Amino acid sequence: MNESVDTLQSLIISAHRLTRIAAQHTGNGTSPAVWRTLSILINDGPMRIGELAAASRVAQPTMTKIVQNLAAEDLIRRIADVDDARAWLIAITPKGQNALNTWLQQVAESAAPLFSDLTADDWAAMRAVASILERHISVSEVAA
Amino acid sequence: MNESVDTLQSLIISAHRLTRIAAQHTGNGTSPAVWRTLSILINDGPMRIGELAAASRVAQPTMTKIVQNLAAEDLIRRIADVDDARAWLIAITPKGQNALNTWLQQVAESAAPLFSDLTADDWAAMRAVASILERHISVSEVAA
DNA sequence: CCGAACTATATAGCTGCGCTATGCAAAATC
DNA sequence: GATTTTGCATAGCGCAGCTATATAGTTCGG
Repeated sequence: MNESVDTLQSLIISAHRLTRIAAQHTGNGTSPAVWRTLSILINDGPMRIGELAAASRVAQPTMTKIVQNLAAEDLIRRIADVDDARAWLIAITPKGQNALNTWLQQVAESAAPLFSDLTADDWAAMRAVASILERHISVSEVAA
Repeated sequence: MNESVDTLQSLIISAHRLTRIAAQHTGNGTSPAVWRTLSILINDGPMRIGELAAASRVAQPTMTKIVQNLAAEDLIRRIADVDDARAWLIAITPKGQNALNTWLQQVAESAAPLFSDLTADDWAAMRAVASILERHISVSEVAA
């Protein structure tokens, strides 16, 4: 079972290197926390700041600040929560969806040359693993 | 080929979420740049600060600072370069190897419960992908 | 060999992330 | 309806990582 440990380690380190390669290649230094947050909003729909902080795995005040910055750029919008006057629902805007897509596109394009020699089987394995990870790290799973 | 783009995006986002889960779970907030650096030193042996900065994909002054911090904790040591008095070779110490291993172990252990239901086939796919990524994002590959 | 250009690292100073501690206002509880 | 609890905001700190620049060693033309 130690192979699992090595595998996870390797996956994580490689992914972080990919991120840095893309960040340098595109000159886009947007923080991972920002696009993690946008991606959560797309996948799981509008939610409160507190939920968003837990889902994106940052402290609540950190998420407050992220949301403020995103709102200033119209990438998200705040919707009053009719049930609780203290709370807001945070929703991604079309502009926000574009911003995330553009960023992800840049990452993938920066990485693409490194993977030009992958076979169809390789890509199939990559897709399978991406799917496994998504299922097991989704917001609902991790809530436990 | 757009599937490749989606796949890479998904892998990267999942990996970053795993990292945050581990950081919160263990309370170990060590910067990704630090263990990326240590992992490069283990895989590729001693190298200069400039090379290390390029390999870890940070600016040179950033690496200077990282190396200073790591040296203060005896996780790396500086070796004078006999060929060039301006340069140093940076080598990881046994203590540094332990530190990296401990950190990676914590990450994997934090993640393990999420993956307890994976089949042997799933793990085989994970290993295959980890291997693919390592081969394509190694320091020598990326030098281009 | 001597000075100019180049190179390897270090320093200075900035911006912004993410944290803890705390404040404040709305719910919930009794 | 006063107390406790909850959800978010603010304050303020520490540090990562950046650009610009300084410093010291190397290389190369003459």
